[in-house]
Amino acid sequence: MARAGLTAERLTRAGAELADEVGFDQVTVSALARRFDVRVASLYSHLRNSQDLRTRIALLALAELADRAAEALAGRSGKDALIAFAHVYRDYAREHPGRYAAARLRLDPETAAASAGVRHARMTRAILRGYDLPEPDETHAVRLLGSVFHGYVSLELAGGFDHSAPDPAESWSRALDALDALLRNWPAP
Amino acid sequence: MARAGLTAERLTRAGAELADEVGFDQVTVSALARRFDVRVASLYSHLRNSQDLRTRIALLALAELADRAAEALAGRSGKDALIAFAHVYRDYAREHPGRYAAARLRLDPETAAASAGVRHARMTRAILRGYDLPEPDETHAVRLLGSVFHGYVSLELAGGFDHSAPDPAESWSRALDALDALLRNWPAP
DNA sequence: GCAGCTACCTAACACCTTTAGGCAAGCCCG
DNA sequence: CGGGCTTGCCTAAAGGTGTTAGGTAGCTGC
Repeated sequence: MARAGLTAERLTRAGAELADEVGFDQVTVSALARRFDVRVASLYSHLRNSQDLRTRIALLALAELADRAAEALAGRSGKDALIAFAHVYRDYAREHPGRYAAARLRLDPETAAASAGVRHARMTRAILRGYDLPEPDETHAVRLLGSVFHGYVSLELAGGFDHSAPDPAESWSRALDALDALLRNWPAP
Repeated sequence: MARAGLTAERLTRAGAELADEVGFDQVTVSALARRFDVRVASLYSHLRNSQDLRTRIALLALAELADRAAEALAGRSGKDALIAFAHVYRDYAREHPGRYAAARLRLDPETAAASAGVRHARMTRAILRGYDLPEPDETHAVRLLGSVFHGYVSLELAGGFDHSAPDPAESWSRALDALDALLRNWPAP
């Protein structure tokens, strides 16, 4: 009986691939076991339970996304940074819809605090520093940016823009122009 | 053996309540049967399957939300209309998180076309008419508004703003001010 | 008051999750 | 090089959900 060489890491990566192929909520311990040609119970030496699997995939996705974003931000500022950052989100979600859905999983506070989510927050603030907003407006703007990014990507992925012209890529680009203009002329309370 | 008086409507309404209590993805045919103190199989005379149940809840939520929005829009225009519309979304999502999640369910094209989703789209366009954008900018703006509304509400509901000041209600209000300012000074391509 | 419809039932099967306990593969040491 | 130990993967079993097939009893209408 040859050993399959399972580890939590390999399972997590395979789970992420599975998520991209069939959707995050179709990721199941059983499907993962099938993929490794192994009995279901065998995975429970490496994963506490199926929620644990989902959390690991979420953390993987958050980290990948933060890595890409950090790379895109390097050497950029102002509108350049804003647009590069935004494209990372949209491109990642389109390339890896399952992982992107995983990244939206609600994590318990300690897990979230230890996740790459905090890097995302820091990067968003870094971009806004180029626009020179006073606190607490910067926080309001952080939330607005996060909303637009997540909202747009999630509506597009859900097929919300499917049967209407124009190309979603164009609306995306115009939305980013608009956000840039808005941040440069941020209205007083 | 007394009859329970099941109908698709009653099941859908109870399913919506269940969704608000335990989360939309915990809505299960079994849980619904327990709630009516009836065997699971009995529901299959009224619902095709569990996907059918979820779809019905989604359609109910979309209709309720559209009704509320229509009421809020009556007699308003411009920034007033924008703000009233936005508050309907956020309030509904906070009152009925399960229903709101249901409203985000991906529907097949025919179902979507027959749903209250088209009323939402028409109302969004009606609000924008107050800002006098040329096509295709109006479409870009429709998508941006939808993204902000859905994105903000969904981040807030997911707990994204939980452990940071200031009050999410204030950021929401400032985001709407910002959107209004943006629409009044919509940047040329 | 009976016939028929149909609302709800039992039974059965398939699939997913999770735990308990067993066997043997492969490493570690003498 | 061989025996012991760890542990990776197994079988077995129990509980939950989804779904279908076919039966029985309550309500409706004549």
